Amino acid sequence: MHNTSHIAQRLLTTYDDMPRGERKLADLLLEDVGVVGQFTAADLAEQAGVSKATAARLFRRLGYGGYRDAQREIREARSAELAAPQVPALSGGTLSPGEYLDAEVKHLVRSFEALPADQVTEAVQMLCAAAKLWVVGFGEDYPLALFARAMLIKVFPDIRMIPLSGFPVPEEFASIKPADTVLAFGVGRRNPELRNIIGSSRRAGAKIILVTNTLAPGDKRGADVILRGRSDGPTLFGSMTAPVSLITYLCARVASRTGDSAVQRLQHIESIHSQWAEESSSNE
Amino acid sequence: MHNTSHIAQRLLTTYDDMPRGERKLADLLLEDVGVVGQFTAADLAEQAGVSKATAARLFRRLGYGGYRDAQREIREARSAELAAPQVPALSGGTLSPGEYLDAEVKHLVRSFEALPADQVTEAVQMLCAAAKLWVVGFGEDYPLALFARAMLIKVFPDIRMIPLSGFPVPEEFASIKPADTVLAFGVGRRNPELRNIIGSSRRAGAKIILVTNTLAPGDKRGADVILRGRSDGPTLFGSMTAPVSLITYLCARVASRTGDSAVQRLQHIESIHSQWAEESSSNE
DNA sequence: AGAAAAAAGTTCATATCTGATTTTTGCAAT
DNA sequence: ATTGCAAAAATCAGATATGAACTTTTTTCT
Repeated sequence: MHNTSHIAQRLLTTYDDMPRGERKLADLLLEDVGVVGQFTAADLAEQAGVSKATAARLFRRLGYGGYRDAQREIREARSAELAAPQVPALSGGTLSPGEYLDAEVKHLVRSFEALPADQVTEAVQMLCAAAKLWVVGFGEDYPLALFARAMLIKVFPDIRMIPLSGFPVPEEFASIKPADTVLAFGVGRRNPELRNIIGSSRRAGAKIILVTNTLAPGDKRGADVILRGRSDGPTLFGSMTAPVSLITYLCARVASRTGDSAVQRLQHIESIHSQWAEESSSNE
Repeated sequence: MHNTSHIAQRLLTTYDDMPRGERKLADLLLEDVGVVGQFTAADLAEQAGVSKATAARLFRRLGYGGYRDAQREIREARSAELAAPQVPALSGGTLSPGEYLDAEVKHLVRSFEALPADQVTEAVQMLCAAAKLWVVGFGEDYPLALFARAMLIKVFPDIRMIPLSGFPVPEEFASIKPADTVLAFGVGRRNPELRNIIGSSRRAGAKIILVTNTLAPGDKRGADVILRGRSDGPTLFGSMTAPVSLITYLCARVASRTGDSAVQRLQHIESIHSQWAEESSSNE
C-alpha cells in the first residue's frame, strides 16, 4: 500500500496549499524524496534555505505526526520496495477531462517555471556547437528521443540515435568524440544503460544534456546541463507532456539560433517532400 | 518588441516569490493572458477566488504601475499583432519561455475543450473491445504512435505497430480482422500511406480511431472516431504537446476501464523489471 | 545506568499576507 | 466645468507564516 512516493504523492496534492517557505522545501524533496531517509530535518531545512520550524510544519501539514514518522515510512518503503515492486496509483472511477487537463496545465507551468533560463541557453549553445549530435533514449524514453530527433533532423543533417535497433550500443557509441554533444533522456525508469552512456560520454570529453524528471538523484553527476520536466500525473502512466513540450521549446530555440541555414534546410526538405508527393500521386 | 506575453514572462519569473493568493490568480492568467484585456481586475479576482486587493498587488509585483498599465500593454500588443500578420516561423530574436508556455497551454486547453465526451467514451470502448490492437503512425507521427504503444502495451498484451521497420506494410497489415481496432495518427503532413491503411481497415470491417490536428474534411471518411489535438505552435515545428496529452488521457481512461486486470498486468511487468534489475546489478 | 550530544519539537515576537472598507481616479453625460 | 457613477487603488485590522531561541526527546558513549 504505502510506497516511496506516498510522500511525493502528498507533496504534490498539498503543494498548492503550501506557503512559500514550505514550497521551497517541497521542491527540494520532490527532486528526491529519498533524502528524507538520509538527512536530518535540520540539514534539509538548511539546504532549502528555511528554518527547522518550517520543516517541522511541512511534515505536519503532510499528515505525519512529525519528521520521524515520515522518515520511518520512507525507510520501510525503501526496504519493501525491493521485496514488492510498486504499482502506480490507479485512481478509482473515471478520470474527468477537466481534472486531467488541470493537472497537465499545472505540470507544464511548473516545469517551465522551474526552468533556469541560462541552462536552456547553454543547452542551445552546446547543441549548435556540436560536431555531431547523439540522441539517446532507452525504453520509455525512446519515443521522446525520437521526437527530439524528428525535430533536430530538420536543422542538422547528421544525428545518431541510440539505441539503433539491431545494432549493439557499445559498438555504435565507440566513435563519440570530444567535440560531440549528447542529448540524453532519462524520464522513465532509471536505466543502467543510460548511466553507462553518460559515463562513457563524459570520459570521451563530450558535452551532455540530460532531460529528466524530478526524481533522478544519482544521475546528476556527469551531465553538463539538466532540464527537468515534471512527469508524475494523475493517471496510471506518467505524463510525458511536460518533457515533450520542453524539448520542443529547446529545439525551437536551436532552430531560431541557427537561423537562415535552418530555414534553407527546411525549404529543401519541403521541396523533397513535394517531389515525392507528385511522384506517388502520378503513380496512383 | 513587446508582445502578448511580456506579462506571461514576468508571471513565470516572479512565480517563485508570490504568496499563495497571488499564485492562484497567476495560474489563471497563465492559462490565457488575453483575459487581462477583456475583463476587469475585479472579475479576474473573483474568478480566481481572491480579493480585488490581491489582484492589484499582483500587478504591482509584476512591475506595472497598476492593472491599467498591464491592460494597456496587452491591448497594444494585441493590435500590433493584428497589424503585422504574424511571421510564421522564426520571429526575430529569441522565443521567450513565457510566450511559448502561453501558446502551449492554450493549445492544451482548447484541445480538451473541443473534445466531445462521447467520442472519448466511444474510443475507449472500441479500444477495450478490440480483439487485436493496431497502432499506426507514419513519418512525423511515428513517435506519437510509439508513445501510444508504450502505454497501451502495459494494458494489452498484443499490439501491432505499423510501420514495423524492415517489413513491408501491406504484408503486415494483411491479417487485420473485423474485430480489430486501429489507432491511427495523422497529425503531421498528410500521408497517402495513412489513407491506404484507413481504407483497408474500413474494408476489412475494423474499427478506426484517428488522432489528427486538422478539420480535414476528406479524412473523415473511414474513421469511426476522430480526436482533434491542436498542433500549430509559435515555433518552427508543430507542437505535438496537445496530441501527446490527448492520447495519454485516452490510454489512462482505457486502463481505468480495464481495471484490475490492468493492475495485475502492471504488477507482472514490475516484477519482471525488478528481476532484470537484480540480474544486471549482480552481473556488474 | 547516566551524562553529554544531537536531533526533533515548541513557543513567541516579528514580518508578511489578505480581504473588507474607504478613498481616489477616470470617464461620460449633461 | 460639474456631477454622477463605476472601477481601481490605498488603507487597515485580523489572520497567517516565519525564524530565532528555547525545551524535550532520543541517541551515543563511557
